[in-house]
Parts: sequence; structure tokens; C-alpha cells
Amino acid sequence: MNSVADILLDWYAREGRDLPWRRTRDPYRIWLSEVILQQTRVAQGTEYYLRFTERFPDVASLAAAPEDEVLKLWQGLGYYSRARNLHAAARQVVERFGGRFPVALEEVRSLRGVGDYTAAAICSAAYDAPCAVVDGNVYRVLARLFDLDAPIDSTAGKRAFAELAQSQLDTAHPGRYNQAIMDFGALRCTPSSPRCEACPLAGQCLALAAGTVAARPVKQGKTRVRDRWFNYLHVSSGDRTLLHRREGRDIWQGLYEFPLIETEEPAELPELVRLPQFRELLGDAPWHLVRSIPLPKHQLSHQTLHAVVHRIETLSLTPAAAAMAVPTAALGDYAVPRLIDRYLIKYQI
DNA sequence: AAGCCGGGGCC
DNA sequence: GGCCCAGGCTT
Repeated sequence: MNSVADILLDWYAREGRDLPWRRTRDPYRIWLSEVILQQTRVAQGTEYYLRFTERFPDVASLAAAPEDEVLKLWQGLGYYSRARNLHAAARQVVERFGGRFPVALEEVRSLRGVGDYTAAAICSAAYDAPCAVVDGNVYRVLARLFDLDAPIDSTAGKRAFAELAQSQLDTAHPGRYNQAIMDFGALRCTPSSPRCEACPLAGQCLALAAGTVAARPVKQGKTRVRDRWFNYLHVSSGDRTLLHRREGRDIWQGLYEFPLIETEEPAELPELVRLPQFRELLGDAPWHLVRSIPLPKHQLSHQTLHAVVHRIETLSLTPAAAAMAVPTAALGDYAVPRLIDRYLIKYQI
């Protein structure tokens, strides 16, 4: 009766959050919320969840949409592969499961963008399947409760925590228990300043007894940040503007931006003009520089972007440029990175 | 096993 | 400036 699970469920009944996706057992909506919340705080993701459920009330409507529209709705949330995978998975549900969201854990786990955590979260919340979730909150709560120093970003550590989490699961109420331990991590057992003196689990917390709370969980990986220099060519001709869809294995895949010349170091316009990419775009026809605008330094978790926008006007477009031209009035229909969005807003384009 | 993928909030 | 966030995919 005084088990960890009982204390967590009791705490959750008093202090748990009332969140939109907890008011439904629709696996589609629960799946949607889980993908949105991957590596994303509830406060940041909630607005997107409401936006998506309104525009795409069921999996069929999501599957029927063009990928660009899904990305546009996702704009600003980051980790855009989630949006592409979400869309691909919706089509998987239609094609492989006849539009019915799968029930079996392994079938759910087979969907694009659904890993161990998300599959367990969906199946426990929607179907009360006895699957323990292991997210960042669970790592922290369990690492402290049991004073475990296994690195959470090592294979052995992940396996150890997964088994421990499963052993702690309240199999009578898997859905509620999972929500409880995650809320507990998010609201009570916080990364810093967890206020252990007033914690309902203080009596059972081994890290508290050992004085190692601040050192749990252990993580071995270190994040390296590299610098990149983006030289954007904001080219307009009449009522059209050049826009380009990012491809390849890089940031912002599938999003749109101005034609980009990336350099190894800061570059001035005269240097860019000599490059073949520039000549292919502007050709030999006359053009003129309106002005060059250095954008504020843009910080990603693993990259620091130094971007400059060169506003250029030209009378005629080369074939390569014409293929990229879109009506300037339609720029708002395209999913663009935050960096570009801020620029467009600031200069009212 | 290690790297990569965004953006925002907190200290 | 570094860490963290309801992680997953690729190499």
C-alpha cells in the first residue's frame, strides 16, 4: 500500500496536470500528442496538438494531406523528421491497417517515428496495455529513487532502466501510472531544485539518502556545437521571389528557404558573386543589391548559424531561377525555418 | 555505439 | 554557455 507506485498514483490524483490528450482514449490523438512531445516541453507542444487535431481530426485526414501542408502546420516546432514520419505513418495506417489504428504493441511500434517510448505510451494510454514508458522524466525519477549511476545514453544503461521501469509498473493501472511517473518527473522530481525535503518519496529515495540527487541521472555524451555560415540570396523579380526546398540529410529537410550559398567562413558579396552557384542563379542579366542584412545569430542544439540575407532585385530570371520562383504573396504558404520566418516578419515580406 | 536532428526555457 | 525537454533514425 506504500509502494512507490501507490505514492506516485496518489500524488498524481492530487497534483497531476489536466492535459487535452488525457481527455481522450483515441489512439490517433494520443499518438499525435506523443510525437509532438518527443524532445519537446508540454508548454511548447500543446498549441501544436490543438492545431493538428482541429485540422486533422482523424488519421484519414492526415494521410490525405500533402506533406507540405503537414510541415507548414509543424513550422516552428523543430525536429521536422517527426512531421514527415507522422505523415508517412498516417499513410501506413491507411494502407496496412485499413485506416484503423493498430492495437498490438509490435504493430504500433512498426509505424514510422514510433520507437519504444512512443509505442508504450500509446498502448498504455489508449488500451491500458502493461507497457512501462521510459522517457527523460522516468530516467530521472528512477535514477534518483534507486541511485543508479548507469549512463542513460549507453545501451546497457537503457536496458537496465527499461527493465527497472517495467518492474515498477502498476499493472492494474498502466495508463495512469505512466502518466503519473512522467508528471512527477516534470513537476516534482525536476532536473534542478527538486525540493526533496517536501517530496512524498523522500523516505524511499536512495539518491536523497546518499546525497547524489543532483548527480542523477548520469549522462556520458557531450554535445559539440559547430559554426556554419549561411549566405542567403533573397532574389525578387517583379512579383515573384526565389524559394528553394531543402533536401538531403541536413537540418530543415523539406522546409523552404531562399537560395543558399554556404561557406566555410564569413563571406562578402563580391566573393559570392564569383561562385558558380551565384552565376547559375543570376546569370548575366543585370541585377542590383538592395542591401545586405546580417541576421541575429541562430542557435540550434548542435549548430550555431551565422546567416546573412542579400536582397537582390533583377529584371529577368535564368531558367534555373525561374524554376524556383513563387509569387511573393504566397510566401506565407511555405514551411520555413524559424530563422527565415523571423526575417520575413521583421521586414514585413 | 555514436551522431544527427530544432527550438525554447532555465540556470 | 550548458543542460534539458513525453525520442527516433541513420550510419
